[in-house]
Order: sequence, then C-alpha cells, then structure tokens
Amino acid sequence: MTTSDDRTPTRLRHTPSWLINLASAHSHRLLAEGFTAAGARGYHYRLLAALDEYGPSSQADLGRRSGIDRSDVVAALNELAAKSLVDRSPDPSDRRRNVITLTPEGSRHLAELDEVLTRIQEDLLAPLSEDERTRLTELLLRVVDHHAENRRPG
Amino acid sequence: MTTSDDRTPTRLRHTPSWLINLASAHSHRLLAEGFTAAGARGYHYRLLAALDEYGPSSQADLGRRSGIDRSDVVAALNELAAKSLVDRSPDPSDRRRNVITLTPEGSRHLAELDEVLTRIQEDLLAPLSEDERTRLTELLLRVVDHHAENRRPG
DNA sequence: CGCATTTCAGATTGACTGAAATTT
DNA sequence: CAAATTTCAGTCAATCTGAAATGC
Repeated sequence: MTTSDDRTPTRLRHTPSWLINLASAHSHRLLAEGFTAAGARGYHYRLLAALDEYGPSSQADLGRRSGIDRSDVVAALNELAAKSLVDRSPDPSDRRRNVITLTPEGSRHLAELDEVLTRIQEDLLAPLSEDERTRLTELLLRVVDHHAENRRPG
Repeated sequence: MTTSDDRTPTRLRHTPSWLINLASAHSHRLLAEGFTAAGARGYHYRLLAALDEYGPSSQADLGRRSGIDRSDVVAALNELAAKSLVDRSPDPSDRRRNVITLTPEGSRHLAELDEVLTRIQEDLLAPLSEDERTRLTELLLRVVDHHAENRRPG
C-alpha cells in the first residue's frame, strides 16, 4: 500500500475494489503491528478464535471454520503447538484425524489478541461515527455473505 | 479466504477489519482471475493507469503515484517493457532517471483492463443497490483518506 | 557533501496447488 | 472402491528491506 493520496489515479480513487483493497491494507498493517507485538500473526488468531468458539476440532474443520487452507492449518498449528497454545493428539474415534484443543495458555493468549483486535477497530474506523461504523459493517457483511454463498460446495 | 459462512467465529463475523479483509479477498480473487485472463496483474494495471493519467514519468514518480515500492516498479516495468506496453529511455535532463512512456499498445491494453475492472465492480457489489454502493464507497474513502493523511512524510 | 534514482538480492505473509500416505 | 484427513513440497502475488552504483 501507501496511496490514495491526492495523486492516486482518479479512475482508481473511487473504485470500490481499490478502496476495499486499500482499507484492507491499512487494517492489515495495523493488525500485523499489533499481532507481531503480541508474538502472533493473523492465522494464529483465527485458529485460536475458532477453537475457542467451537471447542476441540479436527484440523480440517478448523480450516473450514477459519477460512484457512488445510495446508496452512498444519504449519500454523505446528507453531501454536510449539508454544503450547494448543494441544494436538490423535482422534481415537477416527484415526485419520487429530483433535486440536485450546490450552489454558492458549486461552490467555487469545484474550490478549482479542484486545489487540478491539483496539485496531477503533483505530481503523476513527474517522467514522458510531452510526457510520454500523452502516459500513452492515454493507460489507452483505457483500461478503453474497460471495460466500456463491462459493459453498455443499 | 473462503469463509464467513454461517460457521465463522461470531467474534469475527461482525468485526470490521475481518469483513474488510474478506471483502478484499473476494475482490482480489475476482481481479486476479480477470487480470490473469488478460495477461496482467495488479501492479501492471496500476502502473499503466498512472502513466495514462500523468503522462511520461520517472520510475520514482510512478512508484509514488501508484503506491508501489521503487524496487517492485523496476520488476513490473521490465515485464511491461518486454511486452512493448511501455517505453523506457534515459532522461536527458537528469541522467539518474528513466522516462517511462505509455505506448499505443499499452493504451489499448489499459482499456481492456479498465473493462475488466468495471465488470469486477459490478460483480463484487452485486447485492447492493446504487445508493448503497455510493454510501459504501463514501465511507471507505473516508477511512482510507484518514489513514493516508496520517502517513505522508511531507 | 548529502540526497535522489535505479537496480538487485532477498524475506515475509497470505493464499493456493498437487500429490502422497493413511484411514474410513 | 471412492472419499476424507493430514502432511509436505512447492508456486504466486503483493509488500517491504538493505545495499550498491550512479548522478544531482
């Protein structure tokens, strides 16, 4: 990123996909700073949040719920397990699977990251009023849901 | 990506940074498909658009205007020059610089990519009315401008 | 001298592909 | 047998860092 200042090509300046991308870049930078300072990255947060919300899960389920590719779930869980934030053990009821469980340290870490995330929202949406934030969220949710629906295999 | 279906962690489902990121992922995927089919990628479009709008420029200026790192400008221009979409020649008035110029083929290609981009907007914002699209654009523009301002050296 | 410009070599992150081994 | 799961070995685009060479 680093643009959309007054000299950005005008054809882009009002193009939704461009603005979304820029906004995403800003949000991404803020998140990366915050998460790095807390010793994590985006994939870690998403996996921990999914685990917290759904309880112990197989890696494939975690991937589906967090929107992370099966293959990247493996790598990110390796990192989380190395820090004892999750536990990985074979599922006795289906020996293809691992059961991933959030550890107490993992929960604590997730709480930290939740705070980071909350702080980032404030920062990211600073120029908008409460009402405007709500409207933006609602509009984005509809866009996102629309495309999510048109992309489910099942 | 691939989520925000009904099973996305609820703490994320209404989090603006998450929604922005998901929307960006969708838009990114659509753009990548469209641009790849046209034999280009994002950097190419941004450089061609900046050239079209500001006329012949140095690489450093192009980088500032398109928001692309100096170092990546070099690589992307190599690719554009190899396809004769831009011309690169030394600036006689400042021999540190190259002058990059859009060729007629480059203009034609840019027109193609503009069409792709227009089509993508339609696709991306399909679930929103005209009014809603305008509101979304306006809200995003304010967010983006806010962060752009707080990041200019000059 | 300090500064701007171009270039190269490299790293990182997020997203994704293909294929193998195992088990259902 | 077909299908699901985990894993590894890669690719790719976008972003950014550092350092060198050249010229202002």
